[in-house]
Amino acid sequence: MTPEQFIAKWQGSALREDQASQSHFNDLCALLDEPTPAAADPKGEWFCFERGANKTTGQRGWADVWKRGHFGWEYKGKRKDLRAAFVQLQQYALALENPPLLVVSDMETIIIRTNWTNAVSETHTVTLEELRDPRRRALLKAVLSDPDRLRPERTRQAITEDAAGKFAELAARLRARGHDPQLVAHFVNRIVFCLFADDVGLLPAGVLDSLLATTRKNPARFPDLAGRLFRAMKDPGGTLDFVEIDWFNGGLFDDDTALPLTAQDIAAVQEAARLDWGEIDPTIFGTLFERGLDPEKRGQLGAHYTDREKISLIINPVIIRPLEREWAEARARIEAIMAAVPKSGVAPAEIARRRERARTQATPIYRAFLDRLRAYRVLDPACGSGNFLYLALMAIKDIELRAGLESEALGLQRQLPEVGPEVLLGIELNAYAAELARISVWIGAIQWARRNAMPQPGNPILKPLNTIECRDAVLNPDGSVADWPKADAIVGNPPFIGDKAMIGALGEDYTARLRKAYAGRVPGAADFVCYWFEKAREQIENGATTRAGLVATNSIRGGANRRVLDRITEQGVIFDAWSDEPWTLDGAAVRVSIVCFGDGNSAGSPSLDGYTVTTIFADLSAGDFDLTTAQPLANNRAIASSGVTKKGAFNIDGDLAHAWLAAPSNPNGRSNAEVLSPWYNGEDVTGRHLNRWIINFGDMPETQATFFVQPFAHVVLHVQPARSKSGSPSERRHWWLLARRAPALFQRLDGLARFIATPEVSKHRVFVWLPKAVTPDKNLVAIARDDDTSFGILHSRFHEAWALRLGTSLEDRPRYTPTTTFETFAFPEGLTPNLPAASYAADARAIRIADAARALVAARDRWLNPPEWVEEVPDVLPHLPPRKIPRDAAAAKQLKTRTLTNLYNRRGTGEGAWLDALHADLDRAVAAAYGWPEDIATDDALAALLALNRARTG
DNA sequence: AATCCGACACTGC
DNA sequence: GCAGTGTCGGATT
Repeated sequence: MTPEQFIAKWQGSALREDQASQSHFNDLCALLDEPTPAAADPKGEWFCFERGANKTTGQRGWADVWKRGHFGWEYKGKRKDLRAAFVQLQQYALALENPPLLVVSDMETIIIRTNWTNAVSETHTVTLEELRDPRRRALLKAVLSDPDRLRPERTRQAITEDAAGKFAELAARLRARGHDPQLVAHFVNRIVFCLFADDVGLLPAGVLDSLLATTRKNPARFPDLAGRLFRAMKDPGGTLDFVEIDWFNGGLFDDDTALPLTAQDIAAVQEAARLDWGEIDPTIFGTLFERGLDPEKRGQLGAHYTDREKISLIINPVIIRPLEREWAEARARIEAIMAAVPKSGVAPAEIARRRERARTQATPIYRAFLDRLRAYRVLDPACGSGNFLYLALMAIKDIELRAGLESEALGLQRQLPEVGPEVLLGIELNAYAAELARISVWIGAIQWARRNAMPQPGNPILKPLNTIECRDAVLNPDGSVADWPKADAIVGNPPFIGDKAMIGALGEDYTARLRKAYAGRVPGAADFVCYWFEKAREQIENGATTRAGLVATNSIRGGANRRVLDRITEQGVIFDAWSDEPWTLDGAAVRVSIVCFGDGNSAGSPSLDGYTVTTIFADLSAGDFDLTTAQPLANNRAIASSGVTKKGAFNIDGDLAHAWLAAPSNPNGRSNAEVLSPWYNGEDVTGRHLNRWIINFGDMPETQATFFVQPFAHVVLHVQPARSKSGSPSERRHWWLLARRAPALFQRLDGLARFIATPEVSKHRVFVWLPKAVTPDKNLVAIARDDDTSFGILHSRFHEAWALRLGTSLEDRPRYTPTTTFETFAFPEGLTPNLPAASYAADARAIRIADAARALVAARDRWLNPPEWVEEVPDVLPHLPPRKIPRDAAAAKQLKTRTLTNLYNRRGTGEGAWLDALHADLDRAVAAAYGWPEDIATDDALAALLALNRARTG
């Protein structure tokens, strides 16, 4: 069909909609060279006319034409109301699986509205005449076959950020003029809400425009005129210059102050008013806005922006899926009742009578589900600006609508949606954030109604949302544990404040009262976020809620924080979790865990990191064995410990140290060598040794220390000033001494020529030998063993895997902790670190491991310090390790990248193959020592190690 | 007196 | 500016 033929046929046509629509659409397919529904999908499953039509009930389809993932298309007779056709499509969009394009046509004009959830909506109109234009035909062809070409570039997020930015600037200017920040926030919020209300038609057309236009010319009148508008909105029956204004209750308009604005400010508001406020995403807006208002108070505002994806990871398993399961059950019962009505074989009157009876029987099931939804409560006890609550409300309303559509399709009478913001319960400490939450939720409810072409909320437009409370969620003013309201589900992202930061952030008094209130339930060393977990667990225990889903830092998997998860898994279950997810917000360096838990009655298998598992353990792992049950072993006690803690500038450069070593002996006749030693930190192990030394007077009294002239003078100059201000009396008093001198460690090292060290935090779990003369910093874990067998066992993949699972992390870098990773690790029988190395010197297993370990260390050392580049020079004193000196500047430059981290970064690549081979050798030797197959799978080895641990701890 | 943490804190490109 | 990768002092136990 040519465009001319098409135009000629449809220009003159006077056919009514139901007679002509299918033939119009088929002609259009022919014109655009696209297959018709009948040709493309004869079964009518994904591309068809009258989708959703039910011959039994006589129900009309949700759309005249539908193509899955493409469009819903509704015809109206010529020049009938096309808006009504849109309403029809919007109301059924959910049933049509949310097509990205909604199209209406009266056979002369075709109007296409884009309907992507994350993008702003755009409208394209194509008239019959325009079909001569190939570009317009291409547009229509895209509707049929490639809707993505119509996807608008502007996302809701972009316009929201734009809008938030404009108001952040305005707020900053108002604050700079000395207005109270809280007042500014409140005022700017009101303007924001007016812009939104204006755009969605809740304010009489033109009121806001003329207010802005008038006051721009005469800014002095702004406080008075804007105040009059705010007052009119606040009161029932309010008017402004004889125009009735709807009633906006709900706290936002309690205070009608309008701050004075300059002409420039008003121009900025006018400019902001041009944005499409109907498309504002309240979840982004609330937070961006909040942050823009007073960047210094960001932390205090509490609410950290949680992106939609993360919120979905909680809301889906905690709220949506359980409700959908409930609906599926109800629907199945309705379906069974309705299906029992005969379609033929009896008299039509009898069929109608039976259908009516079935309806009467089935309707209460649908109504009961609606009642359930209306009585449903979601609690966010750290709601901030309300992102979780907003999305929860949207989800529940979608479920309500879906239930309505599906009931209607089954032949029941659909009820209008009634679920509103009252299903949301919130607790938020910051008054301003709480108010933002209330507004976000209302904006969301209004947007939802518009999007689905449902009736807007009536007067008052904003109801007070007293269910979003402004108070402390974990501690009452009298020091008791705070109460939470009963709710079906608890969700949220509570504030993260590490134990050591709590006093600084919350105050000493508050912290003490909080810890006292939760004594025995939350350890003092736990993060602030843990109190929400414990409180939610208590709610579940008391039957005040059934499910909870909260965000925490990934540290919740270990240490003192894990105690709250231990308690949760003892009584209930973790049914959905994400153990370690990156956080997308800039400026917040953290990785998070998402934990959804309940009373254990939830259906289905748990899901961990998106995979179905049998049980989720308290460390957010799963599998056949629970490594959190591993206990410290007596054999491993008092071997591994961290090094010294300086708390002061006790470090000196190697050159200075050597100068002091070369100086004549001191007035007490003793050499500086007694108080100087090379100092190694994590960096010195994973990178190049930085040749730093440390002044260590051990436990010397001050008078004795003064005799070591240069070192003491250095400490007086560089350490004393800062130390004298220390919070610790003992550190103040003994200012010339290291704060933690690790006496037990040095005692253990006595008699050894070297020891094993590994950095507490590092990308790769590497172990190195350090000479006894070296003082390790506390960021190094020093292991008091000097035999190659112990070294080899520790550097095997088995200990590495064990340490990864049993240790914690700093973001995604593993952390080695002596108690949980070393002390729990079962060495092979007979090679345990409580035995003197000499006792297994003749053991063939030990010798094999030692040989492999020596080969590994030697090859590594040659790579780190190739003899061609490095010269080894004996140090001035015999107990000191030889110094490694680059032969020239070029070598020095090359050596910079010869670090253990860089070397282990090459593992698994061709360049690192030699290292892989040496490690594989070592691993086989260690596996053999345990009596395992040499190629044992890591998981099997972990299970065996746990079994050994259990056996040795009884 | 020892351990272990960081809505991190640096360095270095 | 942002990859890349481990410091350092504090607070609990």
